[in-house]
Amino acid sequence: MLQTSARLLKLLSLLEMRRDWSGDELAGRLDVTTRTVRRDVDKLRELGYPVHAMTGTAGGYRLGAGASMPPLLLDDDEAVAVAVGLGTAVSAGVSGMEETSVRALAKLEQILPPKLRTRVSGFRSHTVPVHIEGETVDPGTLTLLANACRDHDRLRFDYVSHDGTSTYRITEPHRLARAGRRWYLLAWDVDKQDWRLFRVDRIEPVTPTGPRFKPRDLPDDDMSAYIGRKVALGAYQIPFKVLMHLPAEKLRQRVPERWGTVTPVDENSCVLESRADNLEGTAAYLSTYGVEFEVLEPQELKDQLTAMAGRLLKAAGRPAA
Amino acid sequence: MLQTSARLLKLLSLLEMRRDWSGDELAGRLDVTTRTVRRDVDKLRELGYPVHAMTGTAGGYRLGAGASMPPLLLDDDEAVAVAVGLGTAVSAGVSGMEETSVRALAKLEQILPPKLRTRVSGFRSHTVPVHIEGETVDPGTLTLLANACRDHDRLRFDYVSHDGTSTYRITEPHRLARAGRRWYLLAWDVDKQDWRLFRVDRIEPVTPTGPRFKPRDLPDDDMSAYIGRKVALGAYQIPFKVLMHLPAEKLRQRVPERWGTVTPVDENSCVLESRADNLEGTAAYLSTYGVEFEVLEPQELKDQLTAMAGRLLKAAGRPAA
DNA sequence: TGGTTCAGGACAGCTTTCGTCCGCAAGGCC
DNA sequence: GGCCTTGCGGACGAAAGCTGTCCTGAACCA
Repeated sequence: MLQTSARLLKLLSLLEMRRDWSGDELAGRLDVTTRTVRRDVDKLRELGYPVHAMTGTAGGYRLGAGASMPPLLLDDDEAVAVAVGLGTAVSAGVSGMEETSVRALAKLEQILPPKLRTRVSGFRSHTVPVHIEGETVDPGTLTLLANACRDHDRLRFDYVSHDGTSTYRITEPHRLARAGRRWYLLAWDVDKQDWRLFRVDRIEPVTPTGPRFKPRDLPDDDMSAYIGRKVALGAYQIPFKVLMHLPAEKLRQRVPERWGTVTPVDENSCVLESRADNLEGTAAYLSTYGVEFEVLEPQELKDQLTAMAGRLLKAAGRPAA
Repeated sequence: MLQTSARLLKLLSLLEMRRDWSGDELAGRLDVTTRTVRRDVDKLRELGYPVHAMTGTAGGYRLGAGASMPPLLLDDDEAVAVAVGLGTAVSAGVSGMEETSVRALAKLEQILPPKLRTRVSGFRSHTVPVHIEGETVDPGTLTLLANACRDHDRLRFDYVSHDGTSTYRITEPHRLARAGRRWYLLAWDVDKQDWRLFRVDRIEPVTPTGPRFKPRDLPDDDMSAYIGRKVALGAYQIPFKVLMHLPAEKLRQRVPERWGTVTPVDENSCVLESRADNLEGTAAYLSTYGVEFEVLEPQELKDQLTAMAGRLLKAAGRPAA
C-alpha cells in the first residue's frame, strides 16, 4: 500500500508545517474523506506521534511533542538551514556535542540532494568564520572523514606535517575525535603499517574514497585517554590566568563549559584560567569581552596584548605606545 | 497497513544510519523475508528516495541523494545537536537565511520531546555566545515568536522601550524579520489599535500564548521595504571605512555576504566598508582579524580603538598610552 | 440551543501484503 | 572461466488491510 504510507508521511509533514488543521482541510489536501483522515491520525498515534485533537468551532488537529522524535520533513530551504546550522555549530566548537553534531551532519550530507549541497557550500563560504582561535576546520572535510570512518572506506589525503612538508597518505580511518579546540583522525597508515593520529585541519582529502576495509582492533580500549596521551605529547598548550572585572556568574554564561575554569574573587570580578595554543588568538578573544581585565600570567600573553594594542593605536592613526 | 508504514520508516532510518546494508541484514532487522525487503526498497524508490543496490560479494543497499529531501530520522542526540546547531546559526547571524533557520527551529521545537528540550536549553546556556557585536537574541524567544506568527496566536509580553521603561503589551504578531544585526517583530498592538515594530531583544514574552486571532492586512505590500523604512527612522547605523592589510579575496572569505563591501586596493590590501550600530563591538571585531589595518573613518571608531588599546595595555600591566 | 468539529462502529467491495518457490543477472575471487 | 554471493523480480494464494458510505455520540463554542 504505497498510497497509504505516502499519505501518512504527507499528513505528518502537514502537521509539522502548521499547528492547527481541521479534518476537512486535511481531507482536501490528501484527497481522501474525513473518515480516512481520522483513521490516518489514529495510525500516527499508534506509531507514537501524539496528535492532539480539539472539538468545537476552534478545533482541529495538532501535532504535539511525544516521547520520541518523529521523522523531520524539511523543505529544501529548511534542509539547507539545518546543514549550515550544524556546520556552524561544529566549526564554532559548541562544547560537548562535537561528535554528535558531526554524525548528524554526515547523515544529512549523504542524502542531501546535489542542488542543495551546492547551496550549502555556497553559504558556508560566506559564513562568519570563528576566526578568533586561529585554524577552523572545514565541516565538509569533517563529514567526509566521519562518513569514511562509519563506512570503513579507505581514505587518501595529502597531509601537511608540522614542518610544512606535504605527504600523500593512504589510510584506514577509524575514529574522529576532538581534543581541546582541535579535531583528530585516528587512522591506520597503510604504508607505514602503524596507527597514526592526524590533525584534521592539516588534511586535504583526495576524493573519491577508496574500497572498503575491515576494521582493526583499536590500539587502546579507552580511545579518549589514548588520544589525550598522543596529543599531550605535542604539549602545545600554554596555561594562562586572567583577572576579569566581571561577576563570575556573568562570565560563566559566556565561557563555554570545559573551556576554562572561572573562580570568583569578589562580587564584581573573577579569575579565568584556561589554556591556549595560540596566544595571539587568545589576546583577541579576551579583548572581545568588552570589560576591563588584567593578565596574571604568562608574560608572553602580556607581550601579545601590548603588541596588539600597538596595532590598534596604529590603526587609529596614532603612534604606538 | 500500519506495519508496512512503520517498517518503511524503520527501513529508511536504517539506510540513513549506515551506508551499506545487505538484504539479509535488513530482513533480520525488520523481521521479514528478503523478498519483502526487496519490495519495500522498491516502495522507497517509488516514493522518490533513490536506493542504490550493488550485486556481488561487496554488494548491498545504499541510500543515495535524490531530487528531494527524504524524512530525516534523528536519534535523540542528533535531534539535540540539530536544535543547538540551528540556535547557534540563528544567534550568530548566519547571513541570508535567518528567517528559514528560525522556521526550521520552530518546527523542530514544536515536536521536540520535553526531555530533549531541557537538554537543548542546557546546552544553549553553555554555548559560546557571539558577543562580538553586542546584543544576542535568545533562540527560544525567537521560535516562540515565530510559532505565534505562524499560528496566529495572540502574544503578551513586557517590552523595554528605548528609555528603559517596561510596558506590558498585548499583540497580534504577524511577521518576524531581520534587518542588519537585529530582529524585529511586526505586530498589531491591541491596546494602541495600531501596528508596531518591536525589537526582539527587548521583548520578554509572557507564556502561555493567548487565543487565536484572525490575521489583518499588513500595513504595506512590501514588508522588507516597510520594515526597512521603520528601522531607518531609528538611524542607528554608523558607516565606517577601514583599510585592511590583507588581500581582498582573503577578506571576502571571512566577511559575511551583505555585511559589508570589500574593495581591493592593491595585491595585499583592500578597503572594508560597512555600518555598525555599536562601535565598541566593531573595534573588537576588527581586532580579531589579526592583521594590520587602518581606520579611515569615522573619528569615533579611532577613539574607540584608542580606548581599547588603553584597556589592553592596562591588562598587560603597563601604563596606558 | 444550534452549529461545528472530532470519534468511532458497521459493512461491503476492493486492493495490498507477504511468504514461498523459482530462474535470472551481475559483481568479485580463485 | 568457474564458482560463490548478492540483488531482481514473476507467479500464486491465503490473509489482512484500506476506503467510502452510512450512522450515532460527544465535546466545545457562541
